[in-house]
Amino acid sequence: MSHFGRTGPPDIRDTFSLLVLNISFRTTADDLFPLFERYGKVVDVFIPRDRRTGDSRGFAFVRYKYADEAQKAIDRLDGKNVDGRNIMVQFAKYGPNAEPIRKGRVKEVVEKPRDRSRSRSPRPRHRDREHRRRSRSRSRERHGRDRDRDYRRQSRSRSRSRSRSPSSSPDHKSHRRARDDDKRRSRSKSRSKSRSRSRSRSHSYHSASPRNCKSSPPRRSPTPEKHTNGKDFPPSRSVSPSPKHAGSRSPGSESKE
DNA sequence: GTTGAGCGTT
Repeated sequence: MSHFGRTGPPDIRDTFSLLVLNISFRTTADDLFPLFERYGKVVDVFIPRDRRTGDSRGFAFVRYKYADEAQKAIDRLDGKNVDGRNIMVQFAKYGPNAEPIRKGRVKEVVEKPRDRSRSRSPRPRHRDREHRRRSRSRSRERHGRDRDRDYRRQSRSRSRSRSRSPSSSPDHKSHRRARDDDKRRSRSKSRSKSRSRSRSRSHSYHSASPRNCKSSPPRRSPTPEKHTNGKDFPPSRSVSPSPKHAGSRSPGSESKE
């Protein structure tokens, strides 16, 4: 998503991407846009955010239309204190598709093999990224799950998640599955109490300014009264058919999700 | 409510 449209980047053909680092986690694109807009034509402002929580990762991408303006913005806004933190503005090194950027300018989307004889240098770039990512997830691990790291890595890697079904012995797998199923069933009972809360995280984009929303209370849509009669919930027996009648439903498949 | 090296989206 970009700052302007919902359909990804508008036009990265002739734009110069700037990487804004060390921004506050509360800083949104709306906060950065006016700052960078003052020094040139800002095509797009994008802040990568976590897919699970939706929080900002602490850096943003600002795309300028011209390189000189981008350079000016770097010279002006680099080291500037924004939202309590001094941001670091520099030319983006990689493009949206993990492709290199030449002279800060977004490389053309079209990719042609060009010269096959010249093998592209297989730079172990992903290794660096993984290392960096792991290093960062350590701090988040304190109040997060390790699944976050795995999820991130899977999301990053193009085709990495393949070994999902361990080719183990059938009997062994079955044995493990049975145990797992048993555990899961027993857990499902206790889990029924704590229902998954629906987090309504509004998009902090152009449509809404976070500062204005600070005063406005988050209107939470309460559970609509399902009981049309206003009475208590009648036992599901009246609605659900008698299990004795169950001819189509297998009696053995009681436990299902 | 927290965190802090880094390179990106329906």
